[in-house]
Amino acid sequence: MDKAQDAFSIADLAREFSVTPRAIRFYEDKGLIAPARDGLRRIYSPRDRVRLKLILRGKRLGFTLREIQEIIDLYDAEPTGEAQLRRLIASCQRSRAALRQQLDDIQVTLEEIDAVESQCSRILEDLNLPPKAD
Amino acid sequence: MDKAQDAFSIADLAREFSVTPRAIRFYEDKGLIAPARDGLRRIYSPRDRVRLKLILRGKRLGFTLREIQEIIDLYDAEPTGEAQLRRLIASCQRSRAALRQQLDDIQVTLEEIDAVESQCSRILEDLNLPPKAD
DNA sequence: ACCTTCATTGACCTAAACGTAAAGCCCATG
DNA sequence: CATGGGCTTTACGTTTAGGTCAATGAAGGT
Repeated sequence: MDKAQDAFSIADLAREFSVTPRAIRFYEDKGLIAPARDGLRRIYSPRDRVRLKLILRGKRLGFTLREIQEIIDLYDAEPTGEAQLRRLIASCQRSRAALRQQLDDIQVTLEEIDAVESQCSRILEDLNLPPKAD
Repeated sequence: MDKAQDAFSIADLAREFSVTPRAIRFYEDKGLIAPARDGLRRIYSPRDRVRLKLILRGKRLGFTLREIQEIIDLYDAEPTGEAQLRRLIASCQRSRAALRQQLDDIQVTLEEIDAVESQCSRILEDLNLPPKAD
């Protein structure tokens, strides 16, 4: 008995990922996702769900929807020609460079935050331990 | 002879960080930076320069200007009261959580990109090595 | 038959982050 | 002196990412 569903309503996904249905429809408008339909209603497959997950991860990384679209298109491409392949590889390398830059930014920021926080902690201790020590 | 300048024009900083003067003024409008003035002209100190650097790093990390403002304000706070300190620490922890999430997102994405790329490379080799082998 | 709930489309609205003129100040230089 | 370069403000335009109605439809309960 697999618990895994194979169809989701828009509300399902909205709940699961804490976004509004409006946002999900908006992504569809922008061509980022294309669920099946039952009449008017959207029906999302597990693949669609993964796509949405990718979209949201892209957003957390600060990509625009257009960029995310390009990335997803790349993923899906199944590139045929050699030129295509080479372009895809080049694109991968660019993405990696950007992500490495972000990694670096994050690391630096984390260190600074650690510094601030431990500084705070020390001050707090100094305030509390020796209330009237001299 | 220290090469380090201690005053910069808006164009200096714009060049150095590859942003437009307009953008820098916009950050000032939003209260993110407050250079000195010589008459009308803005004069940026090394501290201002660091601030701008922080702003741009924040942007690369996908923060909004408002969020960046809050973060910078925290950095600058020199918090006095114990309550302030505790709130700052709490804020640090939230930031760290968000950054860790981003770290994770980036790592996953990097792995996926690596997979795509090496897949591409393999296909390319298959295309080139055995042009008519049987 | 009626009501409620959920989903859909369409229209308009908003905030963020600038871009893009337009017009003026200040100063050096031919 | 007037011209050019760099900086300034003011103001309006643009793009992105949705929010917020409003009207409509289809499904299910009583």
